[in-house]
Amino acid sequence: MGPTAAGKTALALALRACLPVDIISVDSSQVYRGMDIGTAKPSAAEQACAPHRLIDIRDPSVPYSVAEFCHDALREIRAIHAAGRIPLLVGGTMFYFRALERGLSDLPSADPVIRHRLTHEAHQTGWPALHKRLAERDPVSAARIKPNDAQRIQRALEIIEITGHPASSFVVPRAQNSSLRFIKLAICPLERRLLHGQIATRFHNMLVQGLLAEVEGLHRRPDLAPELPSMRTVGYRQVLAYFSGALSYPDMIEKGIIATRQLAKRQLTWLRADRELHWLDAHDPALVQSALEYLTTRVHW
RNA sequence: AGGCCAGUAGCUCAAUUGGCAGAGCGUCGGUCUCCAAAACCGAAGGUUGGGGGUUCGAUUCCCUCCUGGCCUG
Repeated sequence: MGPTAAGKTALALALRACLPVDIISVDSSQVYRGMDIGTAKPSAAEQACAPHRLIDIRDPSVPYSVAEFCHDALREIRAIHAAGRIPLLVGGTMFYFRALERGLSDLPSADPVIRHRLTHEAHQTGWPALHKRLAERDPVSAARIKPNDAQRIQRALEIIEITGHPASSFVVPRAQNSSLRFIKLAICPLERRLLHGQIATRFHNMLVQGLLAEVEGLHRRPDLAPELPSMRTVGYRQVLAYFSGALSYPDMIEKGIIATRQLAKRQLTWLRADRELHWLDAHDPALVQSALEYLTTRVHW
């Protein structure tokens, strides 16, 4: 685990080269096909010598979800175990890691029709009004969710409509995947300004590698609405805004880098909250050795 | 060289007739149960360019210096 641009891929490739591990990507953006440069996907050459599972499994027009990830990841984990190897989960989507480790309640999946209707309603009344409605039907959730938190109000109301029961009535399964044991490693530079530097450098590199052409191809597709999760991805969103004239070229670069920094900060918030993970300094000259040492003393190979 | 305009939070800018210096963005911290690279919540941050004067009180009025921009020679 680690924030964006911390060096996860390089470390994973190094570990894969000397341990009997197979890589599963834990990344909500790299699942989309055709979104390569902007998601910092491992190159074709890298994937050739170190295959990544759960990359390129979705068309950008079809949203992916945490529940699907849990299902897919569990399936890949079993397959890797069956082959006598050990899964190495690599990525920066901490919500996915958390869901995989702690399990999800058995809730209904998203319903586009209901969501569309609620969104339409919110346009007229505002989300606080829907929050009031939620407070009547599911006071427990309403107390937890802020009046402006559109996504969660929408989700809570959606669950009530589909199941007839409030979301708060569903119990979280404790250690649903208790047969699995997670050895958690986090990689990050010691100082925030170093990470910020890496983020800026990488964004400029993405432009050199052809990010604009990549996004232009997506921009041309009429079926890729800007509201889609894939199109709201960091970097893509800003380049799309540049194509539509909302941002100048320099502003697009600045906003893209800023959005990436903010993403990294949120990822670090998840990581700091996890007391069980082992931290690695991204700039430690003995980084790979250090990771190997930690893993070899804790995993039965 | 002279004239005019500007200088307020890291950035872009507000602040009635002189009356407790604010906002957006950024930064920092946090929340997270099927959109999570999403969405949301909170906090810090100022000798108002420097110095002097008038006043009970100056971002606001006066003097001076500095910096930037424009105009004239």
